[in-house]
Amino acid sequence: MKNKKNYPEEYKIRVEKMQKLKEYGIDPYPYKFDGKIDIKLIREKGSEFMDKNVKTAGRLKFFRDFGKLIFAVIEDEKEKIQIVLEKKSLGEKFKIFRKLIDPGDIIGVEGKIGKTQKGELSVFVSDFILLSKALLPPPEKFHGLQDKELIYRKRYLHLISDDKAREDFRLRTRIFDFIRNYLNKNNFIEVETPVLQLIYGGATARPFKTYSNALDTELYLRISNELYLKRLIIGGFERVYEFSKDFRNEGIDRTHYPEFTLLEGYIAYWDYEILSQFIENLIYTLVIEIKGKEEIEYQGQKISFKKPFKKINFLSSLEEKLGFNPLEVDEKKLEEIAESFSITERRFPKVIDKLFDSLVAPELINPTFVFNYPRELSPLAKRKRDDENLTERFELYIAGMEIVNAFSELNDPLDQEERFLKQAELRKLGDEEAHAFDEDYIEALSYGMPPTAGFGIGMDRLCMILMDKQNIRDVILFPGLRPKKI
RNA sequence: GGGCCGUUAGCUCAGUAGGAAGAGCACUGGAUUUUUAAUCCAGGGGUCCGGGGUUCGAAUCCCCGACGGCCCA
Repeated sequence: MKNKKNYPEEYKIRVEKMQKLKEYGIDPYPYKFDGKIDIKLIREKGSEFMDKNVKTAGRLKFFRDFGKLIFAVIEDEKEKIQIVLEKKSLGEKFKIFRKLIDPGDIIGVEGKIGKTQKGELSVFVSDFILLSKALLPPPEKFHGLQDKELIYRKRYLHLISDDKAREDFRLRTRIFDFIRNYLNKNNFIEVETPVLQLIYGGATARPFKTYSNALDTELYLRISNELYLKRLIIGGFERVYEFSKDFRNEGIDRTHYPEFTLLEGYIAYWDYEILSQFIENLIYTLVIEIKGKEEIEYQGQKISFKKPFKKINFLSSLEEKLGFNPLEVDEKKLEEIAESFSITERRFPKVIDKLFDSLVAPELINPTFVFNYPRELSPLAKRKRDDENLTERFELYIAGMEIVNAFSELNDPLDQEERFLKQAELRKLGDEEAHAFDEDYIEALSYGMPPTAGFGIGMDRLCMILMDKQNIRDVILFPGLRPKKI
């Protein structure tokens, strides 16, 4: 933590200015500003506002002082506009602006809209009001913030100094809004399920632990909301979804962050075939809405969302790379393969998953559905109707990243029990990520769940693609970093 | 976990060969009525990430550590 002793010299100067403002009877932190017209609106409808009196407000970016005339620029959420202040029309207040207002301050202005001799649309200020005094200076006006560490740690400074950053994060919100509307229009309801859980489940991952004083018990932060959402399907809701912050206590890299946002949805009476159509349309429509075209560019490579998306088979795509079916070799051979591809996992079934990740996934640039995963990799998915060893599961890959995971949901309580037992065995063998046995969930299933299809969409990764960001932290407003030990 | 790179003023960055810590923006004082990163004159501002070592002398070379970035596992 930086204490005030480390603040720049300018901090003291600005505090003194604030005192002087008070001596002039000016409140450096007034309570509101009425009648603000968005700068974007002024710019878009410039001709309508021409020569009219307007009020607007924003952060002062910089000013050019000509002694008796000042050109300055203020910026609100979406746009900037030049303001012109003249000594002859402002009198005493001109001096106050010149001496006591600084870049970074939030000000409100009133004046006529017009153009300067150089043709710049401007507010010719007849009056201004300080709305908030900034005691610390904003980042450099031209280069902005470049230091990645500061960008992540002090996102507000990034947002202050880079209007593109604000636009990027508004885009994230647009993506969420679009999907929410899309699902609502398709008769889904949005629900909320617990973040704090006694038994974590629905995915393979290590959890964060916490403790409830009231319940005097250890709890886990959810790694997924799958088992709760399916309880709702059992309860009689037919289409539910939830945007959920999930927490997985694992490494951080370009595509993984421990606190991430997953959209999960469940639809009664559907199977994974129907669902894959639905997902294809959802993604396609989203891309058109956000990008306005089928072909987009992500990190310099072209991605085509032209329908239909490519479909491949999990096992045969792997077989193509390996030259044999990885399910048909013994444990020892599997270890050798793992070794030869320098994969740390040694044990079935995880090694197969890793093999897919390193051999096949990186090549899936255009959106590609991967169908039919081995049963052992999918303990919550229904067996494939014509092959016991596979499940009716698909994932959608884009730009080499897993974006969607979906399946026909396993609704046979006895089969589910068996799968949980299998997971328990893996756990005994040291697999800390194996699913926990959830007795209450088995009981819930025993009351009958309709045939159901469910999906999970990695929202952060989807945002990475549409926001053209290389690192997941660039689509998360406040990514956590290691604390500074000074 | 491994490898590589980085950390210098509030911000963006230079710093040559190991020899007195710099520039631009921001800030202070002054000039300036049409600027567009305004300009001009003058000035203030530093734990060179931290610690240790080598050396007459270290921002610079070596070692350890912290934080960050990229790549790999």
